[in-house]
Amino acid sequence: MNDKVKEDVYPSMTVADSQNEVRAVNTVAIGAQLKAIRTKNKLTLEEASKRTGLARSTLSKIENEQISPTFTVMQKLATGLDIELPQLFTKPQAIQATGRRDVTLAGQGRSHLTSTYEHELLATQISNKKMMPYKSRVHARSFDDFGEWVRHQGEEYLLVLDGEVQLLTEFYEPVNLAAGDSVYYDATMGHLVVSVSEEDALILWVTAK
Amino acid sequence: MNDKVKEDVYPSMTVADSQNEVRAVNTVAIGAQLKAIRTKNKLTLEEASKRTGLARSTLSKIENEQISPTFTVMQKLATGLDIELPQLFTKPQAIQATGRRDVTLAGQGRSHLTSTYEHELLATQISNKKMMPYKSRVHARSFDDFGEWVRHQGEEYLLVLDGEVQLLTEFYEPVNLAAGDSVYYDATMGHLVVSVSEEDALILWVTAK
DNA sequence: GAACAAAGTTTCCTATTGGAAACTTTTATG
DNA sequence: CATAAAAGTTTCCAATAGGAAACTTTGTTC
Repeated sequence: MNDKVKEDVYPSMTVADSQNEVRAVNTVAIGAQLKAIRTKNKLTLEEASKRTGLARSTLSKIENEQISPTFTVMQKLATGLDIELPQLFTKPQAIQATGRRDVTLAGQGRSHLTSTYEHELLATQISNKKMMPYKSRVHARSFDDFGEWVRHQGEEYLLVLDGEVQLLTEFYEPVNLAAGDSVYYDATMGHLVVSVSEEDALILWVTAK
Repeated sequence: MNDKVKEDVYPSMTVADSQNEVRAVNTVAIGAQLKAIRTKNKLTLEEASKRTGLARSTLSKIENEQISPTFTVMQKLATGLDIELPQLFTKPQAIQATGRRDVTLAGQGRSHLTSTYEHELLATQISNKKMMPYKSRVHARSFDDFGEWVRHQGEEYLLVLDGEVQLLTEFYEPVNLAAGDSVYYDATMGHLVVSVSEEDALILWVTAK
């Protein structure tokens, strides 16, 4: 399982931090990678040659690890094959949630309480994931319930599921959001959400570092 | 690969693809980058040479853009200087949605239609974002409406907003999800969502590469 | 299963990289 | 500001990358 400790600070901060660990780029044989990309796109060496401006023989040799391409050549490969350069030596996707699936039925998430929010953490069975989704019931009614801005690494997506909230941010005017409305923002910018409806509002939050 | 063709085929692929552009790694002169890294670490060419196992002269020439290093050399640079390889040709990786915020009111997203889904793309004003949120009305009723698995880079979070759907995945038993239920999964694993309620179901999808 | 075409590999050669050492520039020190 | 040491650059050459064309393998058609 994932985070045990910092759970108590700012929930969303916890959330973001729990993802800190990963993201190392383990480089991999460039030849196999290139061949995989080319064949996946159903290109012959000849066609790849045309697109990249490199000789057929050169491509063959790279694919068979007979030579180590120069950076210049790698750039030609990337632009010619319309891929990002790191794709040439990066595993298709470092193991994050590989082949995994985690269902969270309504109300079955792991709950986490603070004075301002009541969080229901979702998909907690999968660690190392890129996104951290959770539903929150918003108790807070004003900035003062927090005392200061909430701020943390990453980006956040927020969808109002029920009720109406107001999103306060450091650089923008407050904005009211009703059920169905959503907002995407940089979480390093001070932000908080308060409820402005009769009952506490319910929102979905997804954070990514 | 650049075939714009599949636009109509796999909706989520389309969506994922639309992030490809955004995530663009604009490569940058490798020499200046290397020099910046070396000097920032207060290393002389001699010291850098020791660490990387490359000749002083080679380093000098790379820094001055007199030669284009081979991939092998780039790997030695990365391991020797204890950096990630892409750092050699990638700008410091600025924060993506820095200080930005994008509100999407209910029903105001950019729509995108396919035979199986009706997508409403959200937060389209912010480019370069880590997550791609969209609401989808699910028309599909069976696997055959797709013909084959949907598969793409990244991870996906799915929350059922209305109705009931069935999530079919390559490695798991199908699972039924009603409003409020959600699931997180590796999108490289074949997956699709079909509606099992009277009317088309409405879901929220958030993808991260 | 010939005969041919298409895709992929290897050879051969030229151009360029990478290392050792000579050379130049910068910095430190009296 | 002369001198020495350290840092950086350039030269020279051997090793290797990259391109053109020959060659081999795989696939297609009759």
